[in-house]
Amino acid sequence: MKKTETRIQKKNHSAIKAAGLKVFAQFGFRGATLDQIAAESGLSKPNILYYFASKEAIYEALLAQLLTDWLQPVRDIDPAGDPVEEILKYAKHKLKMSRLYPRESRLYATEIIQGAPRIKSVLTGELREVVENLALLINHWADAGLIRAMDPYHLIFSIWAMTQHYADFDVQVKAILGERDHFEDAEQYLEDMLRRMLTV
Amino acid sequence: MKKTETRIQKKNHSAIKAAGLKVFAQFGFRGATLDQIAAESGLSKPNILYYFASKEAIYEALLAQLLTDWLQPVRDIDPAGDPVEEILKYAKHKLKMSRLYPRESRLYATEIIQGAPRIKSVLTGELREVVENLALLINHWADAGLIRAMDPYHLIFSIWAMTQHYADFDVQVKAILGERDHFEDAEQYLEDMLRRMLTV
DNA sequence: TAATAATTTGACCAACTGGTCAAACTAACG
DNA sequence: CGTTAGTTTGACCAGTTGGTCAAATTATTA
Repeated sequence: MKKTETRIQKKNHSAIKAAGLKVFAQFGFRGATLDQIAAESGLSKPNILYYFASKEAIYEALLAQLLTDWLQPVRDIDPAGDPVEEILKYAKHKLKMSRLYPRESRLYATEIIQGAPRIKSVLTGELREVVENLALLINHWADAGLIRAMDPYHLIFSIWAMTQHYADFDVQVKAILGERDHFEDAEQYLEDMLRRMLTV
Repeated sequence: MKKTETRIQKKNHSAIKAAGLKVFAQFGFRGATLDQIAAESGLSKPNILYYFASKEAIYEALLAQLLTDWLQPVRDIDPAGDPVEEILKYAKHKLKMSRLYPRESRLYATEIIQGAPRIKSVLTGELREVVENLALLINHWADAGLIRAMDPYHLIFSIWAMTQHYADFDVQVKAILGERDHFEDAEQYLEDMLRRMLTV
């Protein structure tokens, strides 16, 4: 497709996406305004619409990027690896994403909470397929006696829920624990929980 | 205060709050419009503003109700009861709330994700205090050898995260598991997980 | 350097937003 | 029944919204 992105295009596309991420993650699609994105990115509103066809186009570009970034680590789980360590590795990776990219997590959360109007097909398509495969793998590991038998779907949900919680509910966590970094304790708790769940 | 609410007032106040809950939970405060709430409630826009001073007043009434409903069950945990059963009872109660009142959960989630601009003082005040007391109780139980020692705060977070996940991310859960009710499996998984975490 | 292509913007627009208000309507009550 | 208090609404308003466009400016390249 478009391989020839000029220096300026590259810079402005990413500036707009960065600003859009910030604004959309906080206010959701409808609550966000182009003026906010313009102010945040340092570009004028018409200039933003020179690079993206519409407000919706920015939002969708962000979501598309997000989905591929999130699905890949699930695919990277190694069926030949040690089951507990593979699952732990994935969970820790997710937790790290929450620490490093909380805005992405919140953007995704608002989209899902609003009923995922723009990505429902991805959820029932790619996501479902990827999760189904992981569930099969987990069941297979359990059958082989390598981990305890359990509902693989709710195991996956619990990992998602716990890791994303620290990004999405960051304000609440900090209101309770204070401002200092709490991700190390969270990782330790998560690891402890998963080991207890997974080992026979 | 105002004890004399007429029949019509009572009906319309609750109709507006019900409609507001639906709209705010989906679109957040900024994304929601009075016209949507009007359409949803069957009242005209000026009529809505006859019962609530502003859009914000509706939103705040909903949040206030929500916070009291959510804090009470934490307070109801009995220090004299069996530790595992008390925590399990609370977790199951929370999960039931997610099943019965998913919109309330989503409303709260959008508010927190947006930085909790209207309830931050409650988070650092009442919520923090209530959670602190629960954490002390959990530590006390652990010291008495009634449950395993662990980080009480992250235990609480994990319960919140897992239970609210089924309300907030309902669309995603259903995209993966299908439309049939999955709360029974979720409860079983949750109970299993908590028993493993809590028992020595 | 001149011409061409890419970028930026001020001015503008129609639709929508939260909110107002006087007037009309309806329920309640003596 | 008539009066009053409570309710409802159409018309309206100023500010904001996503988006357009021609013109101006800047970068690229022959």
